[in-house]
Amino acid sequence: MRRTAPTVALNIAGTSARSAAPNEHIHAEMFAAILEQRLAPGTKLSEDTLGEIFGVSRTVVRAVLQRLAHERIVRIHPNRGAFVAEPTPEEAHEVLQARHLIEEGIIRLAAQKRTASDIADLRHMVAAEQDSLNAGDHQAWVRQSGDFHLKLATIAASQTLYAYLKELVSRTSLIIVQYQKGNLSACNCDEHTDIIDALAAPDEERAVAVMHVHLQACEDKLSLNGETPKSDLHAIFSRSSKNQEPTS
Amino acid sequence: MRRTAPTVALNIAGTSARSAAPNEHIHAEMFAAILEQRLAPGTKLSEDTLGEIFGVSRTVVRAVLQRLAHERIVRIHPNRGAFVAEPTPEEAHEVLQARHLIEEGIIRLAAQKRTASDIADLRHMVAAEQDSLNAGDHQAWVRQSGDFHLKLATIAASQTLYAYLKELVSRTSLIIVQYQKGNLSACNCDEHTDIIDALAAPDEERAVAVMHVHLQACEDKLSLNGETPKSDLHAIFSRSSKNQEPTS
DNA sequence: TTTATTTATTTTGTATACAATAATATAATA
DNA sequence: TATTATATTATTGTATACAAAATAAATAAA
Repeated sequence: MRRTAPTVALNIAGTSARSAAPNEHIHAEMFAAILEQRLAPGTKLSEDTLGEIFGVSRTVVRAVLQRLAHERIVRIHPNRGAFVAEPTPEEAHEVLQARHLIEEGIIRLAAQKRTASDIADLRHMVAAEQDSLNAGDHQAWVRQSGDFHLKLATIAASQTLYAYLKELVSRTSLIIVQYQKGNLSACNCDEHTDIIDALAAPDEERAVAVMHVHLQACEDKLSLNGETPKSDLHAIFSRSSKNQEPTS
Repeated sequence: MRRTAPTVALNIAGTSARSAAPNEHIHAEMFAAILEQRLAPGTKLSEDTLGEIFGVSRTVVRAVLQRLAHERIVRIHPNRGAFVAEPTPEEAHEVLQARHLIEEGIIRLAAQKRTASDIADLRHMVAAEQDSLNAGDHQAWVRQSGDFHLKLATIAASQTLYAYLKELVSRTSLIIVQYQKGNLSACNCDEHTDIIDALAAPDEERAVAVMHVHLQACEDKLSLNGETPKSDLHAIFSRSSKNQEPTS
């Protein structure tokens, strides 16, 4: 295993929709690959390699990488290339802090604007989450858990807040990969149900309180204190293991 | 005046810092040009023309335009090009709503973390604002007014919230261009002073309240109700005036 | 064996060339 | 004259080519 880069499968979606918007497709594919942990934090994203994988030139790969960099899940070092982001503990704290703020606003709006069918949708989503959890499909569950929070932003009816939350949810996924304690799953379906119940009432203040508890519970399941529990080994052996970003 | 595009001066910063990071420089230049209203909303941003102006190829211009699009002050229509964004009244409302939310969080953090020198810095900034206002330098004042809000984000010490607020402040500038009522200046130095006084106490709740009043005052000076007061003329005469985006 | 220096290779940054799409102008028809 | 159809021009989208930088390898010195 010499040459690194994403030898990891990237699920090139068959023969479908190629002529439409190639960069859109490639972005979605890489986005999913990073969030589903098929591309680990620190992995180098070579333009040439990605171009070969997706059958396009470096031009379009570069554009996608720059977009992912703006979304903060990829980091570009000038003249050195793009890498899957490795959020620091400080950054992790900031992201959770921002989520507390933005999701409080979102849930207040959602409590005011939610319809009966919104509540039904949310309950269906939690049921699906529970199914994935029971089936042991961790990948699906992570995605669905994020989608639950984004659904609240949709109900709140602000594209601006939706965009910010989407970014924060993505970054949270990356943070969980790096900092989760042992096998503690980072979210909890019961808390999602509590949120729905509060929205259904509607009890805005309780919804806000439950959301804060929920986010705090997520943060408590991370070990942001001392060293990074997972990357430490990688950092120590960075000489021999080459898909780590070089020590700057 | 037939061929449009930015014949408007773009202040190509002399001979300085060229070799360093050309795209960074070009981004800053275009960013400033849009926010200082030298490039009006709806103006088409031709890749070729910008490349000639800045002495680079379309490659680097495209990257800058994509970045500006992600920052929401430029809009890219596939196969048709990039245009200075024209925020809708709904978008304007969303941006102000998001600012209420994010700046409440920022000012709470700032009230907790501010030092004596932060307060001094803020007072200097407001004095400079007042100077620009007295001197009738509207451009400088708009920039300084935005910088005041961003300074609060710096004091709050969250890069994440800073980035979001920077985007929101930029978009607000664009919104003010499109929707300001007559000659009402959109911000007020006195309110900035009130905010500093509350921070200096520190009285977190009062700071929050004053911030909300301040942002509401900004929104009240816009006419987001009926039609867009300024672009209407442009829209009506879009046939003859060519730097408007075509009616889709 | 380890370290420093030089050379070679790989990879990114940018410019250019060509293809595809949209906008414009011209011609034809009602 | 107004409107539709066609041809032309201009502009974006993508691939490729070359230059600059960084990494890796190889050689030389301590």
